[in-house]
Amino acid sequence: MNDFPSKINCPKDCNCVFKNIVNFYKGETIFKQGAFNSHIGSIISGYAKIYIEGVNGKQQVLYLSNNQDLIGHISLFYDNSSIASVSALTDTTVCLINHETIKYFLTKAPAMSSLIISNINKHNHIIFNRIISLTQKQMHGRVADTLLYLSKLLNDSAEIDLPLTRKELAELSGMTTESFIRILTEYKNDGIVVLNGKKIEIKSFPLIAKLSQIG
Amino acid sequence: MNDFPSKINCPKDCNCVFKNIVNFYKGETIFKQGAFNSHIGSIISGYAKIYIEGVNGKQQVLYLSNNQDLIGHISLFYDNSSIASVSALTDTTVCLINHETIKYFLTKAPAMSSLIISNINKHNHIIFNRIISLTQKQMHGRVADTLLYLSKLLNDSAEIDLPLTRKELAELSGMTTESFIRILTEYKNDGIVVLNGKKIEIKSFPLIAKLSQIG
DNA sequence: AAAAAATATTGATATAAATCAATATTTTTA
DNA sequence: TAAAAATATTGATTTATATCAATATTTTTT
Repeated sequence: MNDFPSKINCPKDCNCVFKNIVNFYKGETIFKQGAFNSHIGSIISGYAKIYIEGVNGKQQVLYLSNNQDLIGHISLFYDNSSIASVSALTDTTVCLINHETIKYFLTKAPAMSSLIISNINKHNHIIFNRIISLTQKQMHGRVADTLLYLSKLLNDSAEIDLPLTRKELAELSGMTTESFIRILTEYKNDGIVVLNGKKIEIKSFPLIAKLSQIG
Repeated sequence: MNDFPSKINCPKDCNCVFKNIVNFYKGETIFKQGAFNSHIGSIISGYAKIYIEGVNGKQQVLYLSNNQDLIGHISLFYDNSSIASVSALTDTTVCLINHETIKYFLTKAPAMSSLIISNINKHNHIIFNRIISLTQKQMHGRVADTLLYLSKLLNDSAEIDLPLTRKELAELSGMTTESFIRILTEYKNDGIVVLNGKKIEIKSFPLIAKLSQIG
């Protein structure tokens, strides 16, 4: 009982009693919006997308998560059903901890509350930027923002190589698949990006940044 | 030192050492996006709007807060500058508590962390609904959603009597002032609402709900 | 109470983006 | 490896919404 993890992100070799490591296959739903949920998760490996389901099932992707990020924490202490859905973009390993355990940890290690709160607020920061992009920018700016966001997620890599379909990229950008493709093709023709299947390589960060700024 | 508030929301007559009651006049900025911020607040009386500032200062109102709601907590433990702006819609009294005090409280009263987390998540729930409305619905649905949201904020009152300008209502709904007025006038002509200056009275909740649902 | 400023309203026009449709390409299944 | 299914791409058309412009009303200031 004295080997509780001091952080939420248990290392793979941690053998604490409460840890519950689960593997999800690509495409699997980890948390389902509206469904009962008694756990939060921390991503050990892989990528997940966090999205909300709206008018007749249409998805709005909010953000993506990878290593060490918390998932499913958005409904913690507020609602025992998930307020967003989370699914695995790649095969993903997650450490699940139930709400009761979290509560217990909070009494033992108050520092954990700042870990959770800062994680939620990190995501809120991302979401707020996305709201500005989605509500105040036109398609060219939104596509630029999506590319910048994905690049940043991958440690500012110029090469974006994620298993996201054009439909998902469009959902991230808040537009139809056709519109997203049109803009991306335009950027390709202008030499701003190089496309190769799902791989998108940013050739000019200054131009993409300018397009994001213009809106 | 033993009369710390057990909750963040100190009653008006509480005289704990850390409490810092501040009055804001209508229109005043309580927290400014991007500015250094070392406090969170709890609304004792009045109304505040929480908004993000985007492309050339254009505001996107996220939600409104009133009694007992936390404000400024969105950047807690993540960033020492505010990630959203908060301003007073009416004369508003706020109890301010600095981050260091919050940290101290968290060690003394771990229950406070669930208070903060649940408050953040309550707001996230509202924000997610707003994102769906803003990104997936057309103007008629968005105006309906704004009316439903405001009604709910006022304990499901049919009479919405808030000092919000048409511009602010439009910002809440993610459209231009002109568009918002056009739709609202349409709803007035159809007998769905009765308008009287800033006062909006909902005459048919079923119709408004239907309009929200259709999108 | 008059003047000035801010806010609200209505109309005409332009345009960004969705929709519909057809075809091409890639991925999965048999 | 062929067939089927899913995904991606391009084009033509429609429509929702912003923009521009003028006027009306309300609120604030003098």
